[in-house]
Amino acid sequence: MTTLPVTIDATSPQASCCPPAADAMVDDATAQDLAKVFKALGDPNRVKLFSLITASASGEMCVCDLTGPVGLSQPTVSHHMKLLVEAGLVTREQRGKWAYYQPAIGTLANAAQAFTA
Amino acid sequence: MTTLPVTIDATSPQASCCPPAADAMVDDATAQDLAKVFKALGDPNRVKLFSLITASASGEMCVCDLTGPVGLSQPTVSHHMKLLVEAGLVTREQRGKWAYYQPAIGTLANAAQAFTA
DNA sequence: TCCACACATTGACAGCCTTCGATACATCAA
DNA sequence: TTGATGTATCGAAGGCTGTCAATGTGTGGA
Repeated sequence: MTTLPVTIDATSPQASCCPPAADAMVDDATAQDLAKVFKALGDPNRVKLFSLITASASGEMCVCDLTGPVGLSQPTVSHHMKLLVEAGLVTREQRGKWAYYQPAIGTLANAAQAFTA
Repeated sequence: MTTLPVTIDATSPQASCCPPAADAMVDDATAQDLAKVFKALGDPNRVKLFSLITASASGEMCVCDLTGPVGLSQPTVSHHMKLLVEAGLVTREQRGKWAYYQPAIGTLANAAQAFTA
């Protein structure tokens, strides 16, 4: 599925109730990109993880400091962090044995502003 | 809603790799509220629906004008709109036969600012 | 009253997501 | 090299999600 290319596609089956409504809708690619960002924060545990990192005094955190507060296993936290990285909400930096995660706050702000622009 | 996240849960089981990291993490209820908002926009089709409504010239749209652009069946669109309403991203107003949806932009902005505050 | 229309709900199915234990990989110390 | 430690990956179980056809509900017109 997911065929609709872009096309505003003003094919209202029955144009009866509202004005033509030639609205601007985000295209498929944009919708998927935005959904990816929001989906990454669509899980309470990932919200906690992201808040931990953004509120970190040092500006970065490693996995070993994240498993405790959220109460999840290390593989699960690693999985969640991967999703946050893929969404562009955090960046990963390997330093020795540890993997440090830093917030990329602009990503969320930009995504949210996609609707108000 | 959106009570500023200020629950300090500094339960680091093993403080070995990083400084104590007395971070502020959002509490459970806040995390669930935020996740609910972001989860509602975690689907490409709901992103499209939300963008259609926010970009609407009249400031509101009915279901019959939404099914066409997203290419989904009427029950599916109705289902997605219900989720957006429950997340507080749009409001529903029944006027005669039609149900009009209006954007509540502040909800998304507030949710996004929960991390930068 | 009856019918047509706009929308919501239900039931069902396929696919995805969250989570864990087990395991593999990478780095550092001895 | 060997062992210990921090992370990532794999495989599986259970639950949740998106989608539709069919049906129900409420409104307005004839």
